[in-house]
Amino acid sequence: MFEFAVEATAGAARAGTLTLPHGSVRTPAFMPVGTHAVVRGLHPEELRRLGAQIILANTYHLHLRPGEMEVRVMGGLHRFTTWDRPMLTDSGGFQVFSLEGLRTIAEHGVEFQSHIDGSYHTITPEISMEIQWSLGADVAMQFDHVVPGQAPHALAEEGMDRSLRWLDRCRARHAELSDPGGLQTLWPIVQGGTHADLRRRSVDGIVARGPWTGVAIGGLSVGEPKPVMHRVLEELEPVLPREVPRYLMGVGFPADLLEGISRGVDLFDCVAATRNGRHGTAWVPDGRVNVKGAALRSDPGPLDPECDCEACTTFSRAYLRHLFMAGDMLGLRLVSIHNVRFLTRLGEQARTHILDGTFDGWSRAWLRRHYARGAT
RNA sequence: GGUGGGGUGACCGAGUGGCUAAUGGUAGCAGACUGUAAAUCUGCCGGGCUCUGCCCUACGUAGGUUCGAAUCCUACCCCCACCA
Repeated sequence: MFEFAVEATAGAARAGTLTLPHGSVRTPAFMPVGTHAVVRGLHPEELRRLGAQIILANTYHLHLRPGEMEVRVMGGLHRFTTWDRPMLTDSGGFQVFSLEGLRTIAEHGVEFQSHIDGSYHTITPEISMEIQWSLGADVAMQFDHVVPGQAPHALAEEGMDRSLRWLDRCRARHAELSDPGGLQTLWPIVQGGTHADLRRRSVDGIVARGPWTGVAIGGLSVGEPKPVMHRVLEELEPVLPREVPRYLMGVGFPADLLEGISRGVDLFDCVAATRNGRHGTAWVPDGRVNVKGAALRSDPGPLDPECDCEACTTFSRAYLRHLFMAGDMLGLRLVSIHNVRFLTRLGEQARTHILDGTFDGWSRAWLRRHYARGAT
C-alpha cells in the first residue's frame, strides 16, 4: 500500500508505478479534476476509457455541497461516485488563493464566505483532515497557504512557513483519524513561491518531518512567468525525495506536462482540459484548435487525426463546431473528452519513451512541433 | 375603397429636433482560461483612411421646414389590423 517503484529514468524524467488502495497508477500521469465529485460532464466509464487512472475531488467544495457527512453516509467518494480507481482530494488550500476576497487567513485557519449562500465556514488544518477522512480518497493533501506567483519574498515566506506549521497539525490529526495501515495517506506540499531559498527551506522542512508516501509542489502556475516555473522545478528536482512520486499541483497544459516530466515530475492535475473543453479550445499536436472558429465551418476532418478518443474517431470538426454553435452539451462533453484523452495519452507516450530510452529526443521534437504554431 | 397602426444597421428592438454611426438583446468574429465561484469572461461588430483623429454612406422612397432631422411637414411605396 502507498508504494512507489521507479522503473526507468531518462535524465530527471521517471517512469514508475504508484500503488494505492484502489489500484495502481502508472506514471507520469495526468489526473483529471473532479472538484464537485464529478469530472465536469464526464461519466466514470468514459474516464476509464480515456485512460484516467486517478481523479481529484475538492475538500472545500464538497464540504459546502453536499457536505462530507452526506458523502460518508453514502459510503465515501468511491461508492458515491462509482469511480472505483484511486482518488485524491485537494485540501482547500488552493481556495485560499483562488477565493481571495471571500476569505480571511489566520494562524488558526481560514474563514471562507460561501459563494453559494454567503454563510461562513472555517477550514483549519484539522478540519481539512477530518473532511478528507470522511470523503475517503486514497490520498489526502495537507491544508496549505497558497500565495500568488508574483508574491514578494516576505509574503511567500509567510505562506511557506505557515504551510509547514499547518503540515504538523495535518499530520497529527490525520494520524489520530487513521487506522494503522489505513486506507488513506497524507501528502505534504512544497511552497515558497518563486524564491529559491524559500523553496529549499520548504523541502528541508518537509523531508525532516518525513517519511512521506508522496510529495507535492504547490504554488506554481499561479501567475508567475513560465520560465520561472521551470527554474523552480529545476531547483527542486535534486533536493526532492526520489523514492516517492512528485506531484505538480494544478499543472497543466500539454507542454507543461512535458516540461514538468523532463524536470522530474510524476503526477499532474489541471482543470484546463475540461474547462477549455467546455469553452471550445481543443489541444492538438500542432497547438490548439478553436472549435468555435469559422475555419471549421465545413471541415470534414477529425479534431485531431492522431487521437483515439471518441470525439476524434467519430465526428467531424464541422459537427463539433455546430454542437458549440447550437449550444448543445454534447459539444462541451466531446471536447472535454478529447482534451482529457490528449493529456492522459501524453502521459502514456512519455512513459513509453522513458521506458525505451527515447524520451529526450521525442519530447524535444514534440515540444518544437507544439510550440511552432504559438501554443502555450 | 375607408380608418387606424407601422416601416431603424444580419435579425429582434429602443430612440420621437442637436449629447446619434444610432441604447439593448440575438446572431457573427477574435481572444482569455493551469490544485474549477467558469457550458464562463473580455474585446470587435456600416465602409474607408495618412486611424488617440478624419472622411463617406445610413434609420422605406422623394422632396420640404430648420443653423441642425431617424425624430417635424408633404407626397408616394410597402406591411399589419379592423371596417366595407
